[in-house]
Amino acid sequence: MLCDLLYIYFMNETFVSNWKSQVKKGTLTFIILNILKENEYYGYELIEQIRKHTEIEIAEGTLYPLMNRLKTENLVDSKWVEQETGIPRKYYCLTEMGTKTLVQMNEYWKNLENAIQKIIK
Amino acid sequence: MLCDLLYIYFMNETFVSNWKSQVKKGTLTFIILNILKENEYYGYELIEQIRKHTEIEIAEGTLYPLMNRLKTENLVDSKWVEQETGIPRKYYCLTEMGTKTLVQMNEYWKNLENAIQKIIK
DNA sequence: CAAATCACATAGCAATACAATGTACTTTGT
DNA sequence: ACAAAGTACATTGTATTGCTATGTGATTTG
Repeated sequence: MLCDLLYIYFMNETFVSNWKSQVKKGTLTFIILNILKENEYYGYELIEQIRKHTEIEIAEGTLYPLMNRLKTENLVDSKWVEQETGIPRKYYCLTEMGTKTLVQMNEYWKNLENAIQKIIK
Repeated sequence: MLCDLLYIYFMNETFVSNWKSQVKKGTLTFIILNILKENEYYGYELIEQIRKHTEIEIAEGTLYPLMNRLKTENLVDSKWVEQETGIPRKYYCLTEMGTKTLVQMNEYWKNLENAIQKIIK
């Protein structure tokens, strides 16, 4: 009896936490491009910004490869900036293509949001 | 010049369409559970329901494996229903655990939605 | 002076949407 | 009457991507 409850609880926990990770998968790129729309940020700072804005925790092992992908895709550009003290920081900014892509993403997101809201209602 | 434009256009197209697929990745389970909350549906019908509600196209090769996963996870149950004519249909319904999971998903979704709306604003 | 934080990076794993392909029955168009 | 399209299920293999684990090295804090 207790066993059943624990089973259901843990199955549920792992499923939900896995689902959260899956939802991130799509939205993360979208969130990052939106944040970069306003300002240039370096990697570590981006993680903090996202935590502050969305309460979503992103692992560094997630962000750095993602930023490299975005650079390969020509959606962001990056430049090293030397610091007076400490390790130089790599700042990212949106490219023209990144901006255009973001517009399309925003449209799709609005549609999705509306659709889901209708279903949940 | 034209070459550049075409390059950017297609890069952008494939990136965006790929991104859409990534966004689906998380939301699809969520959408399906929400739809099953109201009614029992069979697979093919679910695809139509989703298309009607969200204008999102789902491939059959996406849906059927997904439903099997959801059944393995004990979020949905299924039963075969014979038809007077044609192939029997497999109807899906939410389990108790599916309902509970859906509640948690709804909460997470609301948070995410709010967070993104703040960022986009 | 050790621990925590800052700041970058990579390799391997797991999850999942899709394309392609297959089966089999029914309806529709000509 | 028969081909085409639609209904309804299913599987295999691929690509993408977030995460864990791990590593480097500098700086700040207790």
